[in-house]
Amino acid sequence: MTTEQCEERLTDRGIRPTVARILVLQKLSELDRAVSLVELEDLIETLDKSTIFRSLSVLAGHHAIHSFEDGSGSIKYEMCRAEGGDCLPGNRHVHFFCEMCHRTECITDVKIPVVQLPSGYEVQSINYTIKGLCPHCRAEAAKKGGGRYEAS
Amino acid sequence: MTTEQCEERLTDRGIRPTVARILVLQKLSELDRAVSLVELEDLIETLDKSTIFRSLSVLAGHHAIHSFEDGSGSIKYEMCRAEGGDCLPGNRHVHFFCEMCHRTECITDVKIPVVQLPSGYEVQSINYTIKGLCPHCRAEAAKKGGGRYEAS
DNA sequence: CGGCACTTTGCAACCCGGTTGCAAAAGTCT
DNA sequence: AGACTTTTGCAACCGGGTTGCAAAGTGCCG
Repeated sequence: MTTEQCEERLTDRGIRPTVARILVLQKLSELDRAVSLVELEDLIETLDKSTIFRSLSVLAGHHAIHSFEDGSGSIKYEMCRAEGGDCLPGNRHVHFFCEMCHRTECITDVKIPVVQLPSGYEVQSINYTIKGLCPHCRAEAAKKGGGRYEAS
Repeated sequence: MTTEQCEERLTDRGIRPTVARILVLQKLSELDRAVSLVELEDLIETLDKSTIFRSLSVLAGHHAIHSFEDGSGSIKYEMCRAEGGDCLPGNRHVHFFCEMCHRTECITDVKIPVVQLPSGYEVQSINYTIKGLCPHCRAEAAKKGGGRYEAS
């Protein structure tokens, strides 16, 4: 996304487009995976961690991005690519966390299957994260000794 | 579970039954929800945090308990109630994290629906966590002002 | 244009759950 | 009991996230 598109997207959602917010959104738009605060920190060297953190909070608060936890212990952020207001649980996709390269991929083709809860619950969001080996790391692991994956 | 049953369970799984491990497993067996390290810490005042932590690691390593992350930012532990070796992804159940009381319930009746990934991925585990309001907190929230849930 | 109010940013310090090094205590083996 | 291994408690550490505060930036009005 161009800087202008990002800016437009922000104003559309009622977010004042500051330098930091545009930069953060733009960086997220370039990535096809979900990243953590610290990852973003070294992806955007011009901004301070706290600034990125606050930008992410604002963006997430206005649903311009999504945040969720994969199993890595840190919060991952990804751009919301939905057009309208269709960021509902059933429309969200599945994530894959690779235990080897520690990257979280968005499996955009696979939507989260929605289960039926006992009555009384109010669902706000669903997190469906699969852990395992991504194709790349799996091939890598198979190459060097058919056994388990060891230290790289 | 009685102390003896816990002890037996440990030896069955090839874990040496120490005081700490028995206590931790027993406490987990009494709970119908998944708890974090810190929660366990004040549930078992006689043990040190690091001891509980190491016990949990051993138990999890031998699949006597499961650990996973709900969206709360901390790792939750729950007893493995399966009898044989059937703790496979498809057999695991869904979890519900209440945004209000911050408790993670095990919805044992609802199994995780398994999706089909593009080829090349190796699945090791699946985390399906629903966030929202549990029946209790939902009723609570409805009572005091039909609107959103505010500070308790 | 200058001044004032509000917002955003960077820095540094903090928080909190989890993790680890180390020495004391407990358990095991003969 | 004596030598050795394991477990435990303490304290310190780690790392991602979060916050207080002052400086820099932005907007608005006269």
